Amino acid sequence: MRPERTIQDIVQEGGKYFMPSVSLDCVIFGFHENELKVLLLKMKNMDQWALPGGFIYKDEDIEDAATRVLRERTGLHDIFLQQFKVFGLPNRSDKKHHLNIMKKDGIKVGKDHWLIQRFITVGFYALVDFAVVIPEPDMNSVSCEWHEIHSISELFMDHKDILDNALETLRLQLNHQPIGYNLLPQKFTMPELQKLYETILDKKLDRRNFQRRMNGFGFVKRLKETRKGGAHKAPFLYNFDLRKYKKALQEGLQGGW
Amino acid sequence: MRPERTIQDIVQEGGKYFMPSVSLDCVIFGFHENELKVLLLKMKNMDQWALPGGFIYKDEDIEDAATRVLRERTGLHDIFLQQFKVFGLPNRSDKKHHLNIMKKDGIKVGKDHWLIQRFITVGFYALVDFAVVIPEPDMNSVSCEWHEIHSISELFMDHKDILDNALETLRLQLNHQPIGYNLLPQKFTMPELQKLYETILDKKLDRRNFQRRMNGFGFVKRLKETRKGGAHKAPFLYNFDLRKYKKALQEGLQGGW
DNA sequence: CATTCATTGCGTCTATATGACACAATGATA
DNA sequence: TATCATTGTGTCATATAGACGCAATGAATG
Repeated sequence: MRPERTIQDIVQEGGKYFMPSVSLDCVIFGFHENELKVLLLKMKNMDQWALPGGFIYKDEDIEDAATRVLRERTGLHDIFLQQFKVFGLPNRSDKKHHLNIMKKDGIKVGKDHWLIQRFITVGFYALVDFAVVIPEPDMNSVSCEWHEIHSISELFMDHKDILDNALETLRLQLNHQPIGYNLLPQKFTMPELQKLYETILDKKLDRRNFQRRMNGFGFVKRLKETRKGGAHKAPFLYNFDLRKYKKALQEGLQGGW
Repeated sequence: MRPERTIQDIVQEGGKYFMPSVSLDCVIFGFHENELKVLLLKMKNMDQWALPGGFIYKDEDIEDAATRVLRERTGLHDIFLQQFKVFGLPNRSDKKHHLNIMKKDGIKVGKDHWLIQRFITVGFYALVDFAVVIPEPDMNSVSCEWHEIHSISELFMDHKDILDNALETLRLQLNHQPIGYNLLPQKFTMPELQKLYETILDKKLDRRNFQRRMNGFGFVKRLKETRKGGAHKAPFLYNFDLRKYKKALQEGLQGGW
């Protein structure tokens, strides 16, 4: 367990215990009300939103650092996460920007301060069950909220680029990673699963063919319950047979969408 | 253009112009005599082989740094390369090892020297036309040679892990990246293309179905020439219709292998 | 120069998968 | 009780994948 740090401690002493020049950022996906969402932070003193991120302790594995950040923002301990790209353009961070932020916090930093060096960032995407997340802002932000994926037009620094890349990765890995399993609650309906696929693929799918195909894969199990309360016919609930699901994903699901 | 550096200059002054704690390594694939090969460096004073790698200048884009390393090892200027993973375990570099190497070179370094800090490395894979590469060792190596992919059992540090990951990435991206185009010479035969696929997939494919399918994609064009000189029937030569190839790859080639 | 032989090019057949669509059943609402 | 959007199941034509047959080719052989 890593100690809690104040913002002052990190700014002044972080250079001693964090790796220099390397950060990480997380695109945390959730699925709610048939929409794909991303967890974003509203930054202090600014009218901008940013991806949750953090630094890596000098003796800490990068994946562990991502896990730590995810735990701090969501309250969850076991999260599916996947590194997907390094963002390393030399001018990706706005140094003046960072200096201003620190000035506003009343912190003075020199020109060779560790925080205003060039940083590269390792992009992770994470898949969580929306319902069990308790969003928690970090020390640089005033709020932590879900945003519908298609309503996000601009983010801090290059975070929009990171987000777009994460979504593209999700699309490419749909047949190889347990994306449905990690984004949906344990019990879900076929229309929900379909909507998830449609959102990620950004494409309409035929309801009946989708269902036939999903059942054909053999890793979703229909329960005896239905989801009552909707305005129309109550759809059956399903859950994943995790063993079969993972086995199928190892080979990669056959066929395109 | 970056200046040429001596090993002494890099060890003693590198901390001033290279990013700290970040390196890159390249898995350079080539295809020759129906075998998939990787370009490796034989390290000085050691009985070990390593991937070509390097550091990143403080004002240099990571992809540019990889391009630079690739140019230095192969003599090529336009190389297809793709970042695929960051390797960041805290203990991945063997510090004693590095100290010993420098000792042998007669270079003394302190405990907080930039080169013996923890390093994370960005893995790139590159695809080149075997025939036009002129392998060139770097300052830490005595030779630079092609190795058949399946004959490599052990490499320096975690480089075998990096190699395995690159090959796995190649497999996953076979339907999305111009892998055939970049690994084969301009003119190639259908059996050659098939062998390339079989090597990457590590799986036998039916000759006749492979050919039918490839032709069906519509991005290979059969020439009027044949490859004479083989012991048997001379197969036709083909080349890629790059426009159609890239268009097909954008959607991803349909179907599995 | 005719024969041999592994390889290549082209084609066939069948089982299966895919895409488009019809229709009845359901369950809340009016 | 009728309405209506939605869900569950099935059908049909077509496309595709996998398995395999066979003739053509071109170097090697004697």
